Amino acid sequence: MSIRLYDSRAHALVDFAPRQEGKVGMYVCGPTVQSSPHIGHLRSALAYDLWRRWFTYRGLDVTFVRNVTDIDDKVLANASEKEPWWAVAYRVELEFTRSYDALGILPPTYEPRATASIPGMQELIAELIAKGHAYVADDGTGDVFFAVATWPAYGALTNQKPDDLEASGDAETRGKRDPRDFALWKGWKAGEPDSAAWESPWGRGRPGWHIECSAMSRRYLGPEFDIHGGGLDLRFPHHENELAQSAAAGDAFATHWVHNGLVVVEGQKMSKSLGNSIYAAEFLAAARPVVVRYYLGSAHYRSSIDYHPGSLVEADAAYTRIEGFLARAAAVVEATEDVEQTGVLPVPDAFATAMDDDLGVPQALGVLHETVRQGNAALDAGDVALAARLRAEAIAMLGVLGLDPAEWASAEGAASDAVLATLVEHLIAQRDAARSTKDFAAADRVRDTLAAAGVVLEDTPSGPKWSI
RNA sequence: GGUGGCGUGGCCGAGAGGCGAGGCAGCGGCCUGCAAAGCCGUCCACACGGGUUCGAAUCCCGUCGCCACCUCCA
Repeated sequence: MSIRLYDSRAHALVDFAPRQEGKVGMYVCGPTVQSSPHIGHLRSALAYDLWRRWFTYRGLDVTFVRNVTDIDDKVLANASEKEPWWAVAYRVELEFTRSYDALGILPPTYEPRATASIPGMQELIAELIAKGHAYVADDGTGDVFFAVATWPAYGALTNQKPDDLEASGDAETRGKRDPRDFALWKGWKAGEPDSAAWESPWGRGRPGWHIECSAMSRRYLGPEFDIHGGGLDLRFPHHENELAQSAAAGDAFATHWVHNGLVVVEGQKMSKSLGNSIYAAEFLAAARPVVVRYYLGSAHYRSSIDYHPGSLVEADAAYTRIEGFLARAAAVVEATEDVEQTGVLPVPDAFATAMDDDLGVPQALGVLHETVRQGNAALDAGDVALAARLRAEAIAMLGVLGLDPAEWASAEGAASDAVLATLVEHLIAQRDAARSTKDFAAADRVRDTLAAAGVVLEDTPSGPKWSI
């Protein structure tokens, strides 16, 4: 076995050698549960799901950790009198979980919430202060900062020279000794809810974002582990800061760093200010979840995906072609008793080679489509034995990618009702929000999306009702 | 200003010095009562200008364009 991966710290493809024979520990930055998941979140989670499945296929025992950042400025900002911050966090976390489930993304081995790991964060901060790499601000706020100047390796991950960094114009720099310093602990401020503050040696407060991941990875994977993953946008400052903290505290931290590309919409980054975010619920309603998985997984994990109207239609056509072959083959093969009913086959060598090479899903899909083409030709030629073999190979490849139609058929039957209800209700809530601000164009788009998916929406005196 | 990346056929999207992925769409044919599905064929591209080489989409230099990150971001 020789899996290669692109290590974004080394800026090179490297041979992956597990630290411990037969085992791999992966830590992936999960979402800040401040608002609904969009397709970028899904793509990111899917990229690591595919890595994990491939490692597992190659016989490695994967410990997969993906955290939930459930305390953060943004979570607090989205709280209201009716819905406290912790309720926002739980609600959004559930939305994420359902979206992940709907896409067939396997649950992590551990999924720690930041709020449940605060003692570990405090421990780490105390170590950093003891070693002279962190300090309590002397402005009385109770903030604790990491002292970038004390860590010469700062910038190692993203190849940045400290002097080149843009000066921060942030008002929050007041207690910092150096504008590049970043918060490890944020002292409680007037107006913040008591429930969002924890006792600490530096006064009541809450953790900074970066320290959360350092503490959670240490707790669940130890001071050294194989792979740290996350979105490309997290490389700086988040991952740079994580690395600096953990290394300064004495942890060897991640051997390899992996970053997934972002999803852009018609050439533009998704952002709230542009109003072009495509939410997971909307996306999952626009096509079968397995097709969404096919679409988001079909590009190489490091490339950006440029979504445009029609993307899902193309993906649906491609996936339907695969399903068509499997259905035709099943009808012929299962009716023929003298053909060996193949069990689980290994994937073809060309497929495995592609996957070993930095998770080359696009080439691997090429192998799959070629198998389908040959399989269809075998069926046309009446070569049942060949068709049976190719069908089994196709199923093996689909299984590794989490795209086996048979698995989705049963899963869809069992889980789709609950998932559907969640998604539709999410969309209805969005529409209600749009209507309340008299943005009827947006509201109508939601209704049209639902209609296109076969969901009829009716506004009644007691609120919107939906049916299929 | 700094750091990283990208420009491939109508569209999406791989590859990475010679053997020209794959999907979608189009066109022609086979099959079919007609379709659909499927098969066969077709359309065979690598931003631009130089250079290295027997040979470059792939390496080097330059130019143009696009994107991400530089303390909110998957």
